Amino acid sequence: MTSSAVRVRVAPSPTGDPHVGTAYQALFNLAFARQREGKFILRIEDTDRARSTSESEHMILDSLNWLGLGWDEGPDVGGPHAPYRQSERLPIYREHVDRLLADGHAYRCFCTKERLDAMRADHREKKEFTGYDRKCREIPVDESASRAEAGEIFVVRMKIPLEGDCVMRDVLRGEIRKDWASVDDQVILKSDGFPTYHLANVVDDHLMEISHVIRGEEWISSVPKHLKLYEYFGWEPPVFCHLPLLRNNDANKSKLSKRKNPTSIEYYRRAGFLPEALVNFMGMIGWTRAEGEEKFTLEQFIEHFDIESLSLGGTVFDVEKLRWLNARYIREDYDAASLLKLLQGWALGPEYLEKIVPLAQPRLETLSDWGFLTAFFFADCVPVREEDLTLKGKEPSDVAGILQMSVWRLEELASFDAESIQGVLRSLSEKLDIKLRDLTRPFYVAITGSKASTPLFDSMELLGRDLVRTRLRHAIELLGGLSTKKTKALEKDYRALFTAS
RNA sequence: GUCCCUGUCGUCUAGUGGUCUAGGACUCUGCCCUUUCACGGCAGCAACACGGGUUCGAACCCCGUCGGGGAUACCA
Repeated sequence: MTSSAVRVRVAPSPTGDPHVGTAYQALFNLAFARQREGKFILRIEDTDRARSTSESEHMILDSLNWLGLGWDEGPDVGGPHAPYRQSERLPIYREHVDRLLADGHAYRCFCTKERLDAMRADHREKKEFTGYDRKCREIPVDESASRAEAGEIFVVRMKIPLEGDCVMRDVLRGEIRKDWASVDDQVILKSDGFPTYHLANVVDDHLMEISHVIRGEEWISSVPKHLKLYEYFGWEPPVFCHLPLLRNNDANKSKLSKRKNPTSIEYYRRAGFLPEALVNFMGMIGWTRAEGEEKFTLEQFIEHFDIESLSLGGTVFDVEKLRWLNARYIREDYDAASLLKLLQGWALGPEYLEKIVPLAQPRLETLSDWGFLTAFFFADCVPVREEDLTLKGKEPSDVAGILQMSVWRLEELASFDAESIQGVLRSLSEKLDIKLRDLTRPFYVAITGSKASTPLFDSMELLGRDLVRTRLRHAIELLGGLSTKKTKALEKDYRALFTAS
């Protein structure tokens, strides 16, 4: 393999729903690779043991495939640099950390969390750089080794130069300069023996012969650390290109978050968006065709776009415009027969209907009751009347608070099944001392749009986490919403109620 | 707080010193088409963050201010 071969990757971490930001980065990496006859690689960065799940990994692969953003090498298809899942590469990282340790480029740190917290608080108060004070950097090598030998818990940190400038280059921004004094002695190996992102990422990018690192802008400030690691290992660093972050459509355009917007690719799928429209929409961000036509295929995008001409301003993920584009695809690219097939593949096929039928059957006086009874299974948001969103003895703002707590609680569920959902509402009813039957009423209304409907927990499971979240949030807004202040107070109550258990 | 990135209509963008009294698209408004709605057609509202330079000339180059974002974790 020649060193000029283009190899790029998208490296999601499987810690939640498949995020549209991942798809956005996958799209640009894929297009770049195709333009230069290179390879596009999918690597799973599951070094966060507490948060990574295989369900999440599964959903990410599935979602990207649904969008048509397939990869040449990855955990499912293999490749010359397997394994493509970081949790299966632990010995590799260990070996590289040992090398840095041996070369004096890294050191063991025995500081406790308490000490680090106190130190940061102190530095912050003095308005100084809040990085690690490098106390353990001075520990003699043999003492460090023997303490580790004796079983003392430690992490490994990389040494960052104490002075001078780091000069880095970004394809879109040109030269960026950063003072080494503003860079922390980054932890590269955690006390559980897992590497952090920084180490694993650099080692894998090198071993997998990645030529261009195209990733989100949130990584710019870590580039100096990465550059230093390449230098310590004696490796040639890749070309860096940081894509602007997707933003919320709120007043200050904060980074796209699921608290304010649906961010899960699964949501868009369930809400009836077409993969080609979503891909087109993401491509439209930062790039327009010369002729001004905004509708284009992935192939056209690959053929014409130029990564260097990307616009750098934060980009709002404007669902309104996505809807318009999606409508054009439905109108222009399908005839009645193919649209019917599309609908069947979406939610009107036996797979989904088979699950709904048993829930509906006991509530059907005539077959024609089906339409209104089950309509909410096929909708994005449902029409809700505020006066129905009531809970005995509670003010609307209290109801909003309860719904919000449930959103948080449901968010934490590893598996979104009826039994777990019931568990959430049951514990909520116990802790708040509200009868479950009363508590569920506003949930019925928010989720199904009606006080009388199919069983709540099963219905929520079938709808899935994304649609449920969207509808609960919609109901909260209808009840007047929650101010930042109220949310804070609520978070406190929430922690008091649930962390003890 | 500290460091880094960024700044054209509400939003996505075109624009790389004169062709800009700034173009397109979404949204919104009005009109036309139409059995309703939608689609389609036409029209309209609406932006170069601000202040200094450089230049004959600046949305475009430089400096400062302000705004926004990100990082600041044994998360990625």
